[in-house]
Amino acid sequence: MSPVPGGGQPTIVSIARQAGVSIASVSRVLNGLGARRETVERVERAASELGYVPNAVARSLKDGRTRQLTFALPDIGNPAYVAMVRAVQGVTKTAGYRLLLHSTDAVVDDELAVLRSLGDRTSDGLIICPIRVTDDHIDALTCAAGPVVVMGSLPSGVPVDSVRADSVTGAALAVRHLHDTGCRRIGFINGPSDTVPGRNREEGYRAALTECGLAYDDALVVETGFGIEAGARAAGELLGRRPDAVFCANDQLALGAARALHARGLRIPQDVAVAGMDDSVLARSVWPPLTSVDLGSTERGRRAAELLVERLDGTAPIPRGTTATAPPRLVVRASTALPTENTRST
Amino acid sequence: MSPVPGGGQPTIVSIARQAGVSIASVSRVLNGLGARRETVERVERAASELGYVPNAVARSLKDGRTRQLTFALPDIGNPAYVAMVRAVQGVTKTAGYRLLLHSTDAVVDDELAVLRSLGDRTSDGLIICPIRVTDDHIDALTCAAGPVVVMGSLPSGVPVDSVRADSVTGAALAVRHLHDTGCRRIGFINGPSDTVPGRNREEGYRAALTECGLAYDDALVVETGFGIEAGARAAGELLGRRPDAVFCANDQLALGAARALHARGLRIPQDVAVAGMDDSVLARSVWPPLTSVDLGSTERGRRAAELLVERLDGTAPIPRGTTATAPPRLVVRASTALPTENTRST
DNA sequence: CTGAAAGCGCTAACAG
DNA sequence: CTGTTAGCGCTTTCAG
Repeated sequence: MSPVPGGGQPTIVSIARQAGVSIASVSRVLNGLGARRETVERVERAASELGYVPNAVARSLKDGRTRQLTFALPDIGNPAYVAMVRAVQGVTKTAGYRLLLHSTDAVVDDELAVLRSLGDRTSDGLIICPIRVTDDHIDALTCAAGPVVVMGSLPSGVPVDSVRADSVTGAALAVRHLHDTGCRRIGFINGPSDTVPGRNREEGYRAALTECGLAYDDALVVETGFGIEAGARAAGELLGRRPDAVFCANDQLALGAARALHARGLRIPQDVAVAGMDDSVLARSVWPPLTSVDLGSTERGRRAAELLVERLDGTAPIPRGTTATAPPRLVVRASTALPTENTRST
Repeated sequence: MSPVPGGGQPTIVSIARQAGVSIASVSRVLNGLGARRETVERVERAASELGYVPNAVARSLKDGRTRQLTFALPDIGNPAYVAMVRAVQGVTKTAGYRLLLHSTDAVVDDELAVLRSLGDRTSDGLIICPIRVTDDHIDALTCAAGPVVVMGSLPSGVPVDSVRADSVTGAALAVRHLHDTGCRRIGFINGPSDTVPGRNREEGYRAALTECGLAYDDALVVETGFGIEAGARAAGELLGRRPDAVFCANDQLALGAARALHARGLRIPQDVAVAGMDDSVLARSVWPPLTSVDLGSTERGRRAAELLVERLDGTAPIPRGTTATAPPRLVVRASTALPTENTRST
């Protein structure tokens, strides 16, 4: 309540003065090291009387660690990332780290800045989801000033830990499923093709098409952003080409597409089937529930956080450049399975 | 690339050595203070050769500020808070502060911990959204170790800045609108009534009912959580009571309720009208688009951040306990206006 | 214009 | 068991 004469917050000096002991004793008591019964009491009393809170900055300077971790993600509004945040948070909290969230909006310079900022010792480690991977990223990554885990695919050979989704396989899973349920004109709404996820999903789409004996038709593919409105607009364009299904590169796009279909009086899935990716909360929440490919957001978040924490604890000698890949899983819901086929879950 | 002999990151000492000047000169050059042309060059060259990044922790210890701000919110998955984060981020970024996001999950102890953690000097200020306000909150708030802005209502007399929504009025707006469009059995899905928002929304609901000459009917009111699934379950319960409208305390609840209605083959709004609150991205994105009450999430976020930054810059002498209130605004969409009435927006 | 030195709050040797 | 002291990296007087 009443801090030191001289204003400001109480420090170990104020406590030492008030308790009539040295600052070393204060430090020891506060850190639970040995001390005489009476010393302990006096220090603790003084500390609580003064409302002492240890200065984390000073402590960090001393021992070179902040007990803070940074998680840099492209879009805090995308439920897939929210799921990751939750998972990361769970691990870091348990491990005694605070989590610093940084929304980069997928701006390359912002991502690079975050990477470089590792050097300012504000946090002990970093998890980053770069949507695009430029040479600058690789450079910044290889000479990062602290441990980094990348969420996403990296060219092989880069000595950085990463946790990746297999969205090539995932996209193929969805397209194949659409084909299985009888769709033959499968439209594709993709995010920007200069992003890693965009590229991979297109690859999966094409591969599955080939596998199913369907021709790739430019007119059935729209490249746009990753947001809901982008999905609605793209679906609008696509509908002129009479697709019997629309596969979307994520659930936000799928949500937008579904709205566009509804608005035009088309039924899902009877007139047009819709599938998304990420299996985010959106997929479960809207009507009809959306078939989606679970790319393991939660698992990847957990894994990335664990990797980072292990690296920091420095216990297990993990090889540099460890890579984990989460297997995709198709979750079929009403937006693709026809009511008469009793194959859908939840 | 090649740090100091002795390992670790380069510091001003390494630079001083490499450039053959004193650490004071290094500091001056790096901070753009005057120095001889040659000194400047040598220091800058050394710094870039060594890949120097200033240690923010040391700087913080020196000048007592971190240039970091904390935003503690109850649920990072709720789009209304996402909107706030965006707004807060915009302001803090411009003002040169980094933003530390902390998801409390509305756990009281977590909130109190955040409040107390202001004392550890990890961030220069705090914006906090307490869902419940206990006496402990008030205590912690009044003797916080740094500037705090509360998002939400506080008992009057607490000398803390706050930015609040007027959800009493907002809820009434929605209920009145439902009445205007002909609804007479208006159900209400509310969040926990021991929360401030929960209490206020109920108050608004009751007030509007009275005003419209409708009786309050216990059977038409369900109290639950604030999430999507809670909304779906609650709507399930409510439907047995044959409401002609459901007013939900937020958009997540409304989304869940809408799904439950669809699943039972009920049409929105022909069979049951649905209205939510927050006017979040969800309301615009689903089908049919949801009527919702904009409680000014974005504006409140911006305002709170501005207040905090002004307080920190210490320029304008803002009176302690400044309170701003964002006016609610009804946004009518297809989930309540009947197609024949051409009154809806977007 | 530049260097030496103090000090931010804390922890950890090292002596007593 | 306790006190003195050095030092984490940086900024900022204060002398030169």
